[in-house]
Amino acid sequence: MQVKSERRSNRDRTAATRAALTAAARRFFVAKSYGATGTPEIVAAAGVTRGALYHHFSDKRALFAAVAEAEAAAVAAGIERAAPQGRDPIEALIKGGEAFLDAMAEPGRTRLLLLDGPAVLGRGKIDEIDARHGGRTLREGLDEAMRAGAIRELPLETMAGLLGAAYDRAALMIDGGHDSGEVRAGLAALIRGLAGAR
Amino acid sequence: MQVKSERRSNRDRTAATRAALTAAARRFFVAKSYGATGTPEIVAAAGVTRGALYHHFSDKRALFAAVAEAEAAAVAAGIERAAPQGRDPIEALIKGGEAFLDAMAEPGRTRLLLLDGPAVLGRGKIDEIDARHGGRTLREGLDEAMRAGAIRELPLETMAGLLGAAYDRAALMIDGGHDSGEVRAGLAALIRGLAGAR
DNA sequence: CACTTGCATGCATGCAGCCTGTATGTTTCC
DNA sequence: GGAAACATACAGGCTGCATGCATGCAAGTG
Repeated sequence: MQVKSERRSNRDRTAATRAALTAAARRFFVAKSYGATGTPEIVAAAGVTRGALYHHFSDKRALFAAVAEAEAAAVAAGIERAAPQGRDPIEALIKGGEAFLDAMAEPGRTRLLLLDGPAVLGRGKIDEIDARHGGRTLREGLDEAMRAGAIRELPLETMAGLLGAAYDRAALMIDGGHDSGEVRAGLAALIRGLAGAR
Repeated sequence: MQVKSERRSNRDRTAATRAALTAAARRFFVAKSYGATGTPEIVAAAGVTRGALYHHFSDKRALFAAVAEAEAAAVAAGIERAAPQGRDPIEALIKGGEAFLDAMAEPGRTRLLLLDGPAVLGRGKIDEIDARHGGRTLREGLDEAMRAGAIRELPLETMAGLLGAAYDRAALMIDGGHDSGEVRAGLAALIRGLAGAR
C-alpha cells in the first residue's frame, strides 16, 4: 500500500504554490500592513516554506507586487463588468466611477492599492499598474467625453490623474466610514462641473 | 585651563538632541524611504546613540511622526505666508492651491507626507495632521466660498477631502516631472467648475 | 547662602528575538 | 540525466528593551 502520491505536473505545482502564497500574503498584508507582516507567517499560512517563496518571488516586494497586480486586475474587471456604455458620455463617466467605488469596497483593496502600494512599490510602479487596469477606464471615458465635446478640452493625462486621485480618496473615505452617498454626489459635482465650465 | 565643559541645561540638551535626530532622520527617510532606513544610520548621522533615540521617541514610527508633523507645519506656514485673501473667494481658493503646490515643491515633502506618511502612520493619523495644518486652509477657503455663494453648496468635509486629494496628486505629479502649468490649470478648472454648476 | 544629598533626566551599552536574503541540499518531474 | 520545485541551514542586520552611568536639579540643612 502506498500513500496517495499526489502526483502533479510542474505547471500545476507552480500555479498552486503561487496561488497559496499570494492568497496568504494578501490576508496578512490587509490585516497587518506590508511592513508588519513577516515572510515566516505568510509561508506558514500557505503551507510551504520560505524556500518556496524565494523560489517563486525574487523578493518580499515582488510578492506584494503580485498581490497588488491581481487586486488591480480584479478592480478593473469589476468596472468592466458594470460598464454601461450609455449614450451620454458624462453619465457614463459617473457610472464608471460608481463601479470603481463598488469594486474598491471589497475589504482590503484600499489598503493594498492606495496606502501600502504607493509606499512599497513607489508612485511610478503603482501608476503603471493602474494605467493598465482601473485608471485606463477613467482615461478612456474622459477622452471620449472630450472628443464628444461634452466636457471642456483639457490635457487628458493630467485630468485623468487629478480625477483619479479624487476617486481614490473617495474610496478611502468610504472605507473610513464616510457617507457613501455624499462622496458620490461630490464626485458627480466635480465631473459635471467640467462639463459646464467655459 | 579646563576643557570647555559644554555645560547645558537639560532643556537645551533635549531640544538639541531631538533636533539632530529629526533632521538626520528626515534626510534618510527622504533619500531611502522609511522602510529602508535603519535607526543605526540615523543615530550615527545625528552623532548620538540608539539609546538617545529610544529615550526621546517611543518608536521608530514616533520619530517618523515627529518628522511628518514638522513637515506639515512647514507646508502650512508656507501657505499662510503667501495667503492673498483677495476679494474673490474663488480666486483666493486657487491662489491658496498654488501656494500649497509651491510649498510641496520642497524636496522630500511629497515622499514624507503623501507616500510614506499614509502607509506608516495610517490614513487616520495623517488626516488628523493634515486637518491641523495644510488641509485646514483648503477647508476654510471652501467654506468661505460656499457661504459667499460663489460655489455650489456641497458637504464641506467631503469636498475638502476630494479636492485635497486632487491637490496632493498634483504635487506628486509635478514632483514626478509632469508639467506644472498643465497641472495647475487642471486644478483651476476643477474649482471653477464647482462655481458654474447648477 | 554655600553645600550636600537624593532623585529624575539624558544618554550609552549590551542583549534577546526576529526577519530577510542567500547558499546549499533533496526530491519530484520530464 | 538534467532541470525545476522545494526544504533546510546560515549570516548579517535591525528593532526594542533592560541595565548602567553621568549629569542637571531641587530641596533641605547647617
